[in-house]
Amino acid sequence: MSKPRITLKDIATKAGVHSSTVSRVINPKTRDMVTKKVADKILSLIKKCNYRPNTFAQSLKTNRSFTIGIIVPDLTNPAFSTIIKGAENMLETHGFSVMISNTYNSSEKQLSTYEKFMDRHVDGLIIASSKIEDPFIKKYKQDEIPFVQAVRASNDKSVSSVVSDEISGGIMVISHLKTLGHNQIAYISGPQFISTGKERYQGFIQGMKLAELKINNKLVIFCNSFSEEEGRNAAKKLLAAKTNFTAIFTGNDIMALGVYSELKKNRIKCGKDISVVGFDDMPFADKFNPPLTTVHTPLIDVGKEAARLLLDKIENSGIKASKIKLEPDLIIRASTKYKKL
Amino acid sequence: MSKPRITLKDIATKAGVHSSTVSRVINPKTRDMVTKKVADKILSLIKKCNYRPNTFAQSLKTNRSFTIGIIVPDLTNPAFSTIIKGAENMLETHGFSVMISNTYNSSEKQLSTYEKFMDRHVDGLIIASSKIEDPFIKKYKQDEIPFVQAVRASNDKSVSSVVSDEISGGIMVISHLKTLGHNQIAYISGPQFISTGKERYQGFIQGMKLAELKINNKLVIFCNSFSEEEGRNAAKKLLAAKTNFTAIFTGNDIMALGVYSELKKNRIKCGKDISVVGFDDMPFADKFNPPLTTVHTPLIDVGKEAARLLLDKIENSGIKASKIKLEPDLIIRASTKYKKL
DNA sequence: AATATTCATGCAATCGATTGCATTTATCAT
DNA sequence: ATGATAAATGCAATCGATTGCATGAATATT
Repeated sequence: MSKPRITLKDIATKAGVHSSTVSRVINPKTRDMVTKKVADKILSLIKKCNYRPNTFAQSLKTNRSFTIGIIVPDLTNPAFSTIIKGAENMLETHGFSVMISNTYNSSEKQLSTYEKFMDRHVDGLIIASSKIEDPFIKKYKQDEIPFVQAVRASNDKSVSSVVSDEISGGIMVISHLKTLGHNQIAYISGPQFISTGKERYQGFIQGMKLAELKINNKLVIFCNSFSEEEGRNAAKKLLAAKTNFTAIFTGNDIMALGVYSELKKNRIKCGKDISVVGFDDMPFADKFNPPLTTVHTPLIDVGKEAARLLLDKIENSGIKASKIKLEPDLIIRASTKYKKL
Repeated sequence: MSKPRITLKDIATKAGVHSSTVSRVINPKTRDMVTKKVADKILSLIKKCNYRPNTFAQSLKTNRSFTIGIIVPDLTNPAFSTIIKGAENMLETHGFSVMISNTYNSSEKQLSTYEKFMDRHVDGLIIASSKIEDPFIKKYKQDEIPFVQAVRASNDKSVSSVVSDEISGGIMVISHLKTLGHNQIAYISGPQFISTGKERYQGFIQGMKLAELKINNKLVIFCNSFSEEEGRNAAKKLLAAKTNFTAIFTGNDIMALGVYSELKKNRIKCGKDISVVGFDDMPFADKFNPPLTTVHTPLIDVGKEAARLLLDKIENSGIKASKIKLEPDLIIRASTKYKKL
């Protein structure tokens, strides 16, 4: 509160030059407008006095904040913190700070978060909470704010995104299950208004087709959110339907956890009586009981690439949109076993 | 980039008043200096034009950023994201934005993070990465930046902190284990330079004393970090020592996970042959195999209270330091069972 | 050596708010 | 109605940088 901050002018006075000269020395791009001798003197003074520019003044003048906003549905979900980690590392090495906000899947929260970020003049946005038809995209475009979608994309061709190849993941899973002898496979799908929900479902369909297995629609349940509870309810429905099945493929790991708990409640041994597959390979998926067979989504890389794309966009505003699709892996653990005869 | 931003002056012109009047209307504290009629007119104009103040200009003038920095060791650890969640909610309702940074337990990263936050003129800091003897505290004080420690405290009486009562947690655990018939209890301790590591160890000691059990020092292993790997190594040492024990109490849940994996490798059934107890009750602790008996640290509340304390401090800089200690709970799950006879 | 050209630096306006002080206008007492 | 007091609003400096333009010094050209 009472610290007398050192300003550009202070340094200028000490160096016997004008503040504009100091300013030019500070900015690497204009540094060579200044004589080396003078520049060195100023540089050493800056270090000696531990001068740090006032970012508000800088931002006010330049209209750049060197801040990026990251919007996730829920920070507590380790899948999203992994994305953030990947993005943060990339951004920090480029001199950007990161602001994070949760939307809790609420549109109002998404809006208020967005407005907060705009008020803070973030230079760009990484959004991991998009819907397929996303009304916010219009807004982002109107406001001409650079943004990139991560993991969850929209069906708008003109927006950049970094996602995992969900369909290929689904195909791998079904092929794996078929190898184990399963042919009655249930699917618990995530929301169809979210790209991961929809694409993963398509992956299931294509996987079944490729494996020449028939889809029984009684064995396909759609959920409204990627939550444990929805997974549990879906499993309940599946069990109640009395249609036979030997494996359950779920839209993400959290939902698989719900399935686990419902199976347990019914004394059905997961991995023995019924095989279960998740999606994401979130942290701790290998610790569950049993360890969960799942599709590994390269979340760190999703974050990293999203950051890289965004930085490109910020540097070069005319750049065309790019859609990056990363390859997932199938991670086989104890939740899938040979079909019991 | 090309959007012509609406400024105070624009609103003032439209309203036919001076910009200072508009400024006063915007600030609730000065609002009643202005006639209600004029104020209403300005307010409606602000809404109509969707005017939003330029936070840089505001901050430049007032030297307040309405931003709080949160420093955690690792965002990927869901325990820390839970703290953040608690803090964020509290702070956002008070109009503050949050910047988050990871230190990865590195002093350099801690320093650079701190400097970044200072450059951004955060109004305060919540720090979840403190050591018991923390050289950074001197810095924070010199710079006169309000800060509060969360979960991990230092032994400096003059700094505010919000922690869980680690000792009481340890006592509960030992009492529980004794009830189950265990009297040869091993302890895998977190780092002694971190308050949670040290206090939890003290809790173990006191718990043993109260339970009138003898501590066998061969059964106490100290780790250098709260990591799975360290937990695994400690378990390995314990098993190698050939000293009998029937229960292992660990410094946190992640280390317990390491113990799980080492026991499994040795075909020792955790929860049956040996009881294991963790600390924190991090998200998913109930999903582990077996579900982990652990001390529930009220992480959301730690975050919330830390935020509240910090806000107080910011409002009222003369306020005295307070140390808040929240009560933990023992959560009994399947990893602890009666001692096998 | 005189002029043209380049290079380094200084000047001053500017970004968009805030706020103490001055001034104008409204209200009140007598 | 008139001067005194209070209330509302305007003025202008300020926060700390950036940057186009002007100026002066240094170097090059012939």
